[in-house]
Amino acid sequence: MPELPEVETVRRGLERLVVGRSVAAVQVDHARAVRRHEAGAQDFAGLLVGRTLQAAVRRGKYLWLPLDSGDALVAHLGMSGQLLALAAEAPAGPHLRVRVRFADSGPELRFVDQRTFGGLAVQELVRDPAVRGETAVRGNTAVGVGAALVPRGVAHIAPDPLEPAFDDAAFAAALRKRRTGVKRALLDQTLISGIGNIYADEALWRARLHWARPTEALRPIDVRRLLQGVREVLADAIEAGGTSFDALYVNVNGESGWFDRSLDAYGQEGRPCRRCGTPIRRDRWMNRSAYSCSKCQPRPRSLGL
DNA sequence: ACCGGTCCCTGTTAGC
DNA sequence: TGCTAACAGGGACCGG
Repeated sequence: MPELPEVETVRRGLERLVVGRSVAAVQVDHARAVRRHEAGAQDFAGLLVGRTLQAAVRRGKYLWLPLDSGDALVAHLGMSGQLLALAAEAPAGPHLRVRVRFADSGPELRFVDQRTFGGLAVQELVRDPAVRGETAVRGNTAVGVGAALVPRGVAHIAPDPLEPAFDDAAFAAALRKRRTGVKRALLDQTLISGIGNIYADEALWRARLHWARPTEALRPIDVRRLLQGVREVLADAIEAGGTSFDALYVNVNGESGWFDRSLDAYGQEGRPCRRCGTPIRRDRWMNRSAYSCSKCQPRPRSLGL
């Protein structure tokens, strides 16, 4: 399931394979794939044809390609979305949603999405609310984050923890104001972006924090360990090329990542904890699962669990 | 304003 | 064997 590391892997692929090229034609095969483009599929295509893709930028799980028009082609992969650079002659699978053909003879860009939670849109670039003043000019070299501009539909999420725009102290303060569990906070993209269920469990395991720990009771050292765990697991996964659970996720070339072999908590129910040997437990949580080590990540006593 | 819960999707798997 | 139900989950949205 694409979270920040997988999206970053895709971004790097797009940077290499489609940036600098001019769009010749766009074909939308499934209207739901462009539902976030409110003016419809025809308008979506019209804003792309003739434009040149200028860069590949990421914040959290959002990815965008700024155009020479002041807009950007924005992508969210949802659960099962893929962006594939393939030869035009490559066979179209059953879940092909959008095709972007280029003016040159290189590969076309395909958006493929089985479960259709993902989608594409063309959106205006606006000033990044997370970057202000003179710092707005900087930040162009950071991993994944291109500039002081973000697409309109991405402006509402917080910076991700690998960006220079991410403010650790502000995050700690915001966290303590919340009245919820730490895992729910990690999944809140308006607080910290890029983390999904997999890396939330992995980061909590690394920080030795139980998923239900109340955010208001986290000590500064807990937050420091949490952010360290988050950053380390994201960096490790990017280095590994992204996690893959099944055939659903592949990177821009169609190759699967392999970070799933390195998971310490997520999906590891019953397996011994790599630190202490205690079997990893699975709890039902928010209609999904939370994996943790019951010894390394003790339940908060205050909840009576 | 914040919080928890629901719904959108479809392919795979578990269970009867 | 063949059906149904559960499950995976990001984010928009809604009601309290």
